[in-house]
Amino acid sequence: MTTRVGIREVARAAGVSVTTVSHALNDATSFRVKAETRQHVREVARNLGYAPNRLASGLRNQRSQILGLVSDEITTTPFAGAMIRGAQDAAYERGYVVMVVNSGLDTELEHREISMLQQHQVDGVVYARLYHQGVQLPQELAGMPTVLLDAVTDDAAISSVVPDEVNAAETAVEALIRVGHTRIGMINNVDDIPATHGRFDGFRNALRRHGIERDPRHLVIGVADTAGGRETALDLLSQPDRPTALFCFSDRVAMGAYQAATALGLRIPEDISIVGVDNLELIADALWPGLTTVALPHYEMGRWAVHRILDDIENPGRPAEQARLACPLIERGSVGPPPPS
Amino acid sequence: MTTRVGIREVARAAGVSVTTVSHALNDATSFRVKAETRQHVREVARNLGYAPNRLASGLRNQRSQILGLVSDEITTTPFAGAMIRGAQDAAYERGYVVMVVNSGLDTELEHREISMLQQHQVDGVVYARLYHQGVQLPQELAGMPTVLLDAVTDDAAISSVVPDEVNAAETAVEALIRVGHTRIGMINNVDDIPATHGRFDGFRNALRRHGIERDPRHLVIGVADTAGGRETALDLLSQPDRPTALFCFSDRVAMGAYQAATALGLRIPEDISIVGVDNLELIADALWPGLTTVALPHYEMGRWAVHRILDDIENPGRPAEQARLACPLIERGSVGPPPPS
DNA sequence: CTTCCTTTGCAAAACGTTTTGGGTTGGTGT
DNA sequence: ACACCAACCCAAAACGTTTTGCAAAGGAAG
Repeated sequence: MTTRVGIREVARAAGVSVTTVSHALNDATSFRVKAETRQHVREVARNLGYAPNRLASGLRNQRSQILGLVSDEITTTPFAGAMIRGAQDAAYERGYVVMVVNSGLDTELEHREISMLQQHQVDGVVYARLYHQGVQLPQELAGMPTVLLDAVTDDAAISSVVPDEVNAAETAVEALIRVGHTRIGMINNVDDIPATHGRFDGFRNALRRHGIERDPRHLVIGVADTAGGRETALDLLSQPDRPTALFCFSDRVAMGAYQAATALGLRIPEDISIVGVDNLELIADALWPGLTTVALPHYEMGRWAVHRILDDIENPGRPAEQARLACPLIERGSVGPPPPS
Repeated sequence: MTTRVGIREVARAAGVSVTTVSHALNDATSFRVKAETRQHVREVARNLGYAPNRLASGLRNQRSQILGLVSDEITTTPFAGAMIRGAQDAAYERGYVVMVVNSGLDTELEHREISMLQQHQVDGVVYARLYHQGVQLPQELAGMPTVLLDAVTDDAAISSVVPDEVNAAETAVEALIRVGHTRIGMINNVDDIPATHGRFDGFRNALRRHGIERDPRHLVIGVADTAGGRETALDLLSQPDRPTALFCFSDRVAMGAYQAATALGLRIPEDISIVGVDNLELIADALWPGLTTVALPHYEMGRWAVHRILDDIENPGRPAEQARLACPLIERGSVGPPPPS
């Protein structure tokens, strides 16, 4: 490794003091250095390939320009990747970099990983969950800028961002109503999580808003995976006056519904329309026909979270906010007009 | 923020000098501090909740304890998550932390992101790709510990780790042979990448090793996504003496094969056995029946890469190595004995 | 009692920046 | 010619560690 070029080398090469170099490079507003000199210094620095040592400047300024991102899981779905990517892009735009750490469900491990982040003097941490849920913030994050990503907590003083579950469901169901469906079923999740309740509310809202009466037999509940979706869909679609369209809790459930439809000899979308939630491309694109679904805005949530935390860091004092981001409809081929009865 | 407790506070509280504290905490071998004192200091430090400032120690030691991980994409599949997770786990075990950065295909962006990593004085960088491919290492990484993850390059001086494609295919095909198949088809990828060639070689090896003659009509090639898999599988399975088992380039291709089989009224695995490669749980678990497949060892590759790079950092000079990691068979339900002819 | 180790602890320098309080230069008003 | 002021630049301190070179204390040998 050729000895790294530091600010002193630049100073020497430019024939000025290190102070002047520092001012020339960083502090654009001050008039402590003549514009001409500044220009010169910048040029010399560039030619020498100077890059500041952030350990040193971080130490001096009490600001590392590093953000921590702690997430529970990262490997099951591509969601985590999208959140991380969003966070990184936003951080990059503002000169920061993010340190990702994940702890599984092990709170002891989480504790020590947060401690590592703090040893590296992160300026703030984004505390992320893989799916929308309520959390309790670890003690040791108190007193440090923090925002929740895909999670909420009851402390109104801390900012958070989650998908707007109600809106997601409304969007999905309205895509069905728009093409003429009135007998719309829903396959919901059994778990007691925000998505379950929010998506049901959105389902109900959409029907009511369009004056459609809800048939209670058309609501079924099951485990939110493909097998669960298959079984509940089989039940639902075997009913005497089965729905002509299905709003599924997730894309995986929707995949189960595809299997059920196929097993019953129903064609999609000619005999039955299906919409999901998640926009897992791996599934939605692979199904045949492609699955129309609403996307959870993981990328955007990641961006939102770090922009918010950087705002908090750069000028503190703004009241916390709890954001819910909209979920856009992604149309593929699984929605069509209801069959003539 | 209560003023952070530093080494001086510990020293004062323990009634010794900062030197002594530093020796007591770090340097376990030296006899510069009496065991008793060491014990005392450690206790005081713990009680005060002391945590070292790594910016400061990094600056002093010229070692940040940070590893960079640059990857091309992160959001498409869960693969990236698994690699990152493996890298983090390994780093954590050895007191390091990893900074993830991803650049898409934009080399200009990549350039600047690597520069960021270097400004943060990363001790080494893992250069990762989402799927096994040849790469050219960016200029600016020269002279810094580097290992390739899921990628190879022609410079034999740098270490790399990739899946053993040949072995993966052999494992998959032998799972078919083991239960009695002899008419085995393969749906390969069109792209000119290592996986394409390696998996074909493995396919051929396995057949030859078991004295099975290969029928050239049973090799088909198509775009390696679900639609491609569906179409090529339709061709293959419509042949007069169709194979009784299919080795698919990937799980997505296998999903297409499922769709083709269903369309042709073939049951899996009674009429046709199918095996894939990737172990994308999102797909393999969701198919019905579950897809038997070989797993690409992303997690293990991530671990391998950072262990290797930390070895290089901690005692340099060991010759580089190019590792190929084995791919275990994951059995679900898509393989059965061939139908009685 | 002196000399010479050994053991233990301390003060200070160094890492690469940023920033404060002065200092130097050269020009302007009287 | 004198004081004064702007404009520019510099030396030095500080951030929190680690480590080096010394010094003090205590014990053993002569």
